[in-house]
Amino acid sequence: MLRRGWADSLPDFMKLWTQFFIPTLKESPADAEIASHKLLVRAGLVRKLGGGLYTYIPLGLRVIHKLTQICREEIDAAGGIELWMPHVHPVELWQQGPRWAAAREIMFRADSAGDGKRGPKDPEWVLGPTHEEVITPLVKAEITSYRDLPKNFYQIATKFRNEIRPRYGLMRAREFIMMDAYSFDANDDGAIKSYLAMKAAYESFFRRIGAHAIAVEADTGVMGGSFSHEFMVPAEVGDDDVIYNEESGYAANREKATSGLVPADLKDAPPAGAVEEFPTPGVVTIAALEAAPYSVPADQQFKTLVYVGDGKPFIVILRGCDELEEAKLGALGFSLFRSATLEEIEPVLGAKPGSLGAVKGTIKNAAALGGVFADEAIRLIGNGTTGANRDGFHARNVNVVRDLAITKFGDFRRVRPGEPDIKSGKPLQVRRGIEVGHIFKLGTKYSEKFGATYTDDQKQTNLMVMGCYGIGISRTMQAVIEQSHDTDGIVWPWNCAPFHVLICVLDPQLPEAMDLARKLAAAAEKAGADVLVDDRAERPGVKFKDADLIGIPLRLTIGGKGLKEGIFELKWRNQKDVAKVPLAEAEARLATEVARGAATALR
RNA sequence: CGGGGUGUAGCUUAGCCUGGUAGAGCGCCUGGUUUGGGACCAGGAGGUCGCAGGUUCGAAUCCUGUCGCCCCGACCA
Repeated sequence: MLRRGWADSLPDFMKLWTQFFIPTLKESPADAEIASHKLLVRAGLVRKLGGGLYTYIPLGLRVIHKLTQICREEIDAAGGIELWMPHVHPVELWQQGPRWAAAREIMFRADSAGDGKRGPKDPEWVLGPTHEEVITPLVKAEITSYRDLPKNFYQIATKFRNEIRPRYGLMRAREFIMMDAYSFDANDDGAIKSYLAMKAAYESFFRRIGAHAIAVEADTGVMGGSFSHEFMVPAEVGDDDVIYNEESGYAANREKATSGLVPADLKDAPPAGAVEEFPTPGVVTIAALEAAPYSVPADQQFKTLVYVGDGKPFIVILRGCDELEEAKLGALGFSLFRSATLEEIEPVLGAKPGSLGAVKGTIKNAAALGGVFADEAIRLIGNGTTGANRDGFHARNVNVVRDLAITKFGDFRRVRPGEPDIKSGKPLQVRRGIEVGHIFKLGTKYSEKFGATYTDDQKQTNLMVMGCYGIGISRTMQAVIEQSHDTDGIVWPWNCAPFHVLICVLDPQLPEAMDLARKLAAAAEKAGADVLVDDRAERPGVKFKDADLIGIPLRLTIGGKGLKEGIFELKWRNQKDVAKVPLAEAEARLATEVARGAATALR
């Protein structure tokens, strides 16, 4: 049974191309770089208003409606309750929330425009980039008893983010369509259940729309929270690196990925001798210290980086051969952090970058530090070389346990492909992906800030445990195109295609041709398909090219010759062969083919 | 915000270096011939060359500023 919940917004009969609006282009727009972006425009799905701002013209809107409806069905099935929140938010809500400092950087203000009547003043309204700050106060006000939990509210609506750099059409836009859901549970177990229910709903959503999306472990970023998965569509043009191992099933965003590089049972090396300073004039890079006459391998060097977290400098120590994965610093709990400037480093460490170290007693103003955080992998060094906090000097025989004043060990390095998987020991691989969905177990971060509590059956007041969930609907549309196209155009999966069936009428001026088109359309519709009829007075070549470009899964062709022979042609967009179908068999055949199309979506 | 690029008709663009008439293809309009994979012929409409200053007898072209857009970096669905 084909679901047609959106039928109230679309008339339940075939559309004529000439009475619709599908402006296709032969040439790609100059500002489109990647295939899916070019096809979005060429196939008449979107038009650009400005950077990261797009109009969904009718064909594109139909795809959005289909994705929206399938998403709605799956989230409903998982227990979601749909609502609709304002897009304009009082800024005070955000100021009260836990992430104003970080979030404000991507938020649009919604003041009076230009010389509007209020004139320039501090922002009072902002456009919503996401809605934790709106839903949490609502739930706080409305839900006070354990009897009313759990609840999972969602909406499918526009989001506004002032991305510093919009990119690739809908891929990273300033205004985009997102399904955002927020779960509220009485306790952690419940929150995990809600989380897993949503994870399952996401999996069915992406399966139903015909997108190959994989769930990978992810960083929690500015959202905060305890754990999180991203749904990634593998694609070269994606913004993210996924580290994975096929056999073990491990998959994580590179920002979050760990490896089994450091054995769990690694013994710390005993000191090899006294710490010894030695002159290294002009040596300010790992590479220079690797070279003669010093010849210290990078994996025997300590790399000392200085960051500033919430106004206070802190140190991160890595192996010389490793790169910092900056996102992992998020685990340290600072609400805002950045790398330190030269001016900030010298007064605290006593030297310039290139000669920095964290050996006890060499730090000029250790009291000013917010901590010394070391990557686990430095334990592999045991005894190594680091900067002496004296310009032009390094120190050797530095022992990790004896000599470094480490506040806390952690995982801060960027994993490289080829390292052993933490589960199986097999080498990790890397591939690019487009993030189309993200789920977070938030914990009580927002409920604490907004006082979202409930009373349990012991009359105790408890914080609600939250989760939040997003699917980039508009981005998903583009990701599907990126994943499913060929040199001729889009190859829509059945369930997100703007129409299921395209009837190409090669001689629309012949009344019998249009009569047959109506008959076939009726039969296809009866079978549950959406039908578009190309009744344009164009040459066949133009129609076929456009048909391939807009990528409707099933194409029926009515031509003058076939009309005489009493047949029409049937061709799938993703297959080469053309079937000639006698008119007498039309209804039965279409029922079969439409059912087949609908079934591909559920594979 | 840093780096690189770019802005000429609805779209794709030539011309810019070396200043002097803005040109093509697609699309659009009219007429005709065509009609199974982006037809052809004839005619036609459509451009403040992003914007503002400057240099010059003269600026699409050179200079300055500014704005938009695209790509690379940090960020995100």
